[in-house]
Amino acid sequence: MKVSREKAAENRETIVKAAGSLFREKGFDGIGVADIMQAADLTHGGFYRHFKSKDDLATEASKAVMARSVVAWNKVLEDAPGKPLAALVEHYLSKRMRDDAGRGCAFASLGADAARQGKPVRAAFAAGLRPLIDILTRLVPGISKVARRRKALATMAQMVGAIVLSRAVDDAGFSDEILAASKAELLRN
Amino acid sequence: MKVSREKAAENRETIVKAAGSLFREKGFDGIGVADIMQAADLTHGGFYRHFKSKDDLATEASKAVMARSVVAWNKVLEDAPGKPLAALVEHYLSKRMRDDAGRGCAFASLGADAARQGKPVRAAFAAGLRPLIDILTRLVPGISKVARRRKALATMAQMVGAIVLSRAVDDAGFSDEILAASKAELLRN
DNA sequence: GGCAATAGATGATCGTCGTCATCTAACGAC
DNA sequence: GTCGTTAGATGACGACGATCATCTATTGCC
Repeated sequence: MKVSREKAAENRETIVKAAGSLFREKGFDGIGVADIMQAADLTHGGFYRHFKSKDDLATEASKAVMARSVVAWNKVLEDAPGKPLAALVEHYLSKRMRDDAGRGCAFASLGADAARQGKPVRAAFAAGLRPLIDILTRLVPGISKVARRRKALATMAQMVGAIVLSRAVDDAGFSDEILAASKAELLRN
Repeated sequence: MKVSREKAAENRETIVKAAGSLFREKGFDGIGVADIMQAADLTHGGFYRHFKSKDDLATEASKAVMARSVVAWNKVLEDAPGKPLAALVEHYLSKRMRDDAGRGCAFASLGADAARQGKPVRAAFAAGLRPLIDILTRLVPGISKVARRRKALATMAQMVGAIVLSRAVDDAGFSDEILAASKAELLRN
């Protein structure tokens, strides 16, 4: 059954959103088109009216997730005007983030997956990373812009790695320790 | 055709080794049992004489890869007695490592995948991470053992994250910059 | 030398995958 | 109000996934 133009656009957005969550939870290869469509309350056949392939959706969903990350980061900064970097680190390395990959950072949950994808997805990841680095560059201490950007990149890497490691291990105490260690080191200066 | 006991053990090892490379290259979900067996010059049917499931192989292969990481790290340290931490960081964050996931660190290529696997795989990752952290704890500067361990965990996180990010982006210059930034920050103290 | 044990090959099963041709009915322009 | 357009549903396709029953031939023990 056909639906209105608006409803169709809304449906498309629902698909992208469901895909964003499911991809982050299960990986690009861990979830199929049919399940994504079902999560969006649609049938799998209609998928190809919206996207020309699963790869296409992966690209689209990655872009959307990372755009929402920028918004989320800015919101964290707004809500904590005191110590912005500390607030961001606390937010990123929280147990909530670690335990809910479906809502967390795409780089932590899909970074390794992205490396195995085609150029469009990796281009989306590069484009999505830049604004986050820009935000960090503004927050991080350092004398020159160059030094701050370097520190921003290293900070981002450390946060992503900490989440990856904390999720990979089955020992809850160890996992907590990994998060706490990176948090402490990042806030030490 | 049956083969000798030794040959069988050797075959098993070949399977584990092939799986170690292929899993790191393509992810746990990105490669099938048949292809792994083919890479080991065997047919897919014989697989279940050696492993009770693909998950079982994933666990086994993860353990093997991480055990070999410890050996590789110790070799790097032996070969560069001058500045051990610098040598290790240079080795880990080299372009060779970034570009050859099949031979690189399991945490960078499979860390996110491991998070989606069952307990056995995640237990293997936890057990495999500990000795690497122990090595770093010895190398890293710091007053107390506690402070050094914290720094070791943060260092490992940063290295893993840097490789993940550098692989996720399609822009070669950006990728190089990520590696260089983490290298510089890690060696600054 | 004979025989039970077993490593590996063959081939099938059954589920799931991405993709698409076809159908339908509501939409929206005239 | 009519009709061409099109969003979504239905159902099928062929490929590929993990797993396993069965067959085979060699091995290693007596």
